[in-house]
Amino acid sequence: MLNRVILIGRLTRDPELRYTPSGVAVTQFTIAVDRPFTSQGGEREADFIPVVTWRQLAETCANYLRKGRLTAVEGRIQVRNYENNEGKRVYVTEVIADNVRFLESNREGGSGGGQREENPFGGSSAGGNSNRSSNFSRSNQDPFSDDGKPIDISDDDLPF
Amino acid sequence: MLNRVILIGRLTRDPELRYTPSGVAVTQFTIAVDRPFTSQGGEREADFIPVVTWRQLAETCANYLRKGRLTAVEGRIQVRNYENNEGKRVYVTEVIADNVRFLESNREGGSGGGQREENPFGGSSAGGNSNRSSNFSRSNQDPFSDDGKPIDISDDDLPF
Amino acid sequence: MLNRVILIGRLTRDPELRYTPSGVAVTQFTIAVDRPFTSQGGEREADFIPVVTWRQLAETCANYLRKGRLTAVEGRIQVRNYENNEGKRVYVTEVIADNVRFLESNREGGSGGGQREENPFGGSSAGGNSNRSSNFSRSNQDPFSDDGKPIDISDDDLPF
Amino acid sequence: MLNRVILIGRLTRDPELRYTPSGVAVTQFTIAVDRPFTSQGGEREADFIPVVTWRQLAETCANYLRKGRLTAVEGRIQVRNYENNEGKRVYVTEVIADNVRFLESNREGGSGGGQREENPFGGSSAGGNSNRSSNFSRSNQDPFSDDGKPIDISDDDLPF
DNA sequence: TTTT
DNA sequence: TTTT
Repeated sequence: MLNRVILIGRLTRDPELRYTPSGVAVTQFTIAVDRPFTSQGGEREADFIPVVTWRQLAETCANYLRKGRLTAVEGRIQVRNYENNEGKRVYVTEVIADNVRFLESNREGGSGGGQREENPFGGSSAGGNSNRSSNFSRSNQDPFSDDGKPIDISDDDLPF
Repeated sequence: MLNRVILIGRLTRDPELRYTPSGVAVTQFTIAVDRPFTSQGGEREADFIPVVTWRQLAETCANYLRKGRLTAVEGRIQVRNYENNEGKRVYVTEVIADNVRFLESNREGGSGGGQREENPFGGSSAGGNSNRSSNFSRSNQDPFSDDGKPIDISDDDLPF
Repeated sequence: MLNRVILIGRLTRDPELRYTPSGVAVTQFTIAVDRPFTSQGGEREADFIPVVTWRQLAETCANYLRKGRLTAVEGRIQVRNYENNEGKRVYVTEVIADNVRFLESNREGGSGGGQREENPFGGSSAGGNSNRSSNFSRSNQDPFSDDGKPIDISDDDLPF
Repeated sequence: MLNRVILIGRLTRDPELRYTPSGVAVTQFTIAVDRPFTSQGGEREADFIPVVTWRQLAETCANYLRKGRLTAVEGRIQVRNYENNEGKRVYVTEVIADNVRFLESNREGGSGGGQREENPFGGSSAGGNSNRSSNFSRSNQDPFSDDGKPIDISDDDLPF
C-alpha cells in the first residue's frame, strides 16, 4: 500500500551505470548510513544499503555522484529473490530511488578521475521521472551479461 | 545520518515473539506491501519486508497483531551480515521498527486462535519507546536456540 | 531540496472538489491526526492538517473519501501566503498530496449520502500522477467564486 | 495515528533560543526548502517552513546551526491555534523536530559572528530525545514575554 | 567488499 | 521578513 524510504549517507564507491538489453539505463550504488548510536564495543556502525536508479535519474547519478559524497535518497524498498546456481533461493533487498539529492557540490576534480561532466544544476539536485531524451554514450557497455546476476532483465521499472 | 522507512501493508503470518538470553523481548513479522503497479504479465506484485521490534513494542505487537492485519510500520533499514555454515557471507535486511500502528481493530476472534488479549487501546496504536514495566508471561519460550540464527545476541538495541 | 510528509488519520468532513477556471480538478480535505501523547489535562489531542490534491487524484479522492475514513496521505508541505482584505499577510500551510491510500473500504452506504460511486479498486488505493482521461461530470461547479480565497488560480500544480 | 515529516533545506536566519518559564529550552528557526519545479514565471520557488526543537536538541541547534546552513529535519507537523487580539482565530503550523542533521560542517567562522562553540560531533549530527543534564548559560533570557506570542507556554512538549 |  |  505504501512504501517510502528516505536515507542520507555517503557513497561507498563510484556508482555503476549499466543498460538493459533494450537500452534502459540503470545505476547502482551503495550508501553508508551511520547509525545514531555506537555498538556495545563503542565503535561507530553503519548500514550499507544498495540503491538502484533507473532511466534519466540513473544517468544523472552516474554522471555526478562519486564515492564519499553525502547524498539523500528517496524511494521504496524492493525485495526480489532468485534461485542461485546451487538451487537455493536468495533474497536481495534494495532501495529503488525516485529522487536523489546531491548534498555536496563537486570539489576540485572529484575522486577517481575527472572524466565526467560537472554538475549542470545550480543547486545539485536530480529530478526523478523525467523522460527527456538522452544521448549518453554507451558504446561498449556489456550490461548484465557477466556478473552472475539473474538475467530476467526487461525494460520496465522492475530492477535486476 | 538519516534512515527512515514508512510502510503500510498486511502481515503475512502471525508475529513471532522471542527473548534474548537476558530476557529482552523481540518480535519478528513480515509485512506484504503491494506495489503501486502490476508486473509485465499484469499480475499484482508485492514486496515482503521483514520487520523487527524490541522491548515493550515487541510485546504489544505480539499481543495484538495477527496475520492479514493492515498495519503501518515506521523505522529504519538495518543490514546485518553473518557467515553461514558454508563459510559464505549472507546479508539480511530488516526494518527495525520504533512505531507500529494497528490500522484494523480486532474483529471476531482474529485468525489463528483467540488465546491472546484484545487491544486495550481505544484507537489501535502501539507507542514506541515506552519503558513501562511489563508482566508479559514468557515461561517456556526458548529463544534463538533452534533456528540456525547467529548467536551473537546481546541486550542492547542491535537486533539479531 | 527535499520535502516529504506522511500522515495517517481520519477526514474531518467530506472532501470538497472544485475546478480551476481552466478545468483542473482540485480537492481539499482536512485530516485529523491523533498525537501520540495526551495533553497535560489528560485529554486526547489531534492535529488538523489541510490536504490538497490535484487532477486525477483529486477526482478519485472526491469520489471515494468520506468524513471519518482512515486515510494515508503522502506529499509535501506547502506554505503560501496572501494579503487579506485588511492588508495583512496571511500564511497558509497545506500538504500537497501525490499519493493517497484509502485504509477503510466503503461500508454500507457511507456517511453523507450514497450518491457517489463505489471504490473500483480492489484494494482501496488511489494512484498518484496518472493522466488517464477523466469524464467526471463537472457541469455547474462554480469554483473559487464564493469563499474569499485568493483568485490567482492557474492551471499548473501550484495550489490555491 | 502517524505524522512524519522529513525536510532538507537551508536556514533563513540564525536560530532563536528561548526558555519556558520553568527553564525548558526551545529553539525556533525557518528552513527554506526549494521546490523541485519553477513557477509559471520561471522563477525558482521555495517553501519557508517554521521548525521548533525542544530541550537538549534545542540547545544543540542553537549552538551549531546558522543562517544558510544546509540542514535535514525530521519531525511531525503541529497545528496550533489561538485567538489574536482582534478576537480572531489564528492557525500556526510548525514542524516539531525530533531529529536534526547538520549537513554542512562549520566553515571559517560562520556567518553572523563566531561567538558560539564549534561542533563537537565528528559527524555533525544532533541526537534527539537525550536528557543529559545541560549547563547551558541562560542568564538574561526573557523568553516569550515580549513578542506578542500566546502566553500559554508550559513545560511539556507542546510548543508555543 | 564498504563511506566521512 | 526569508536560504544557496
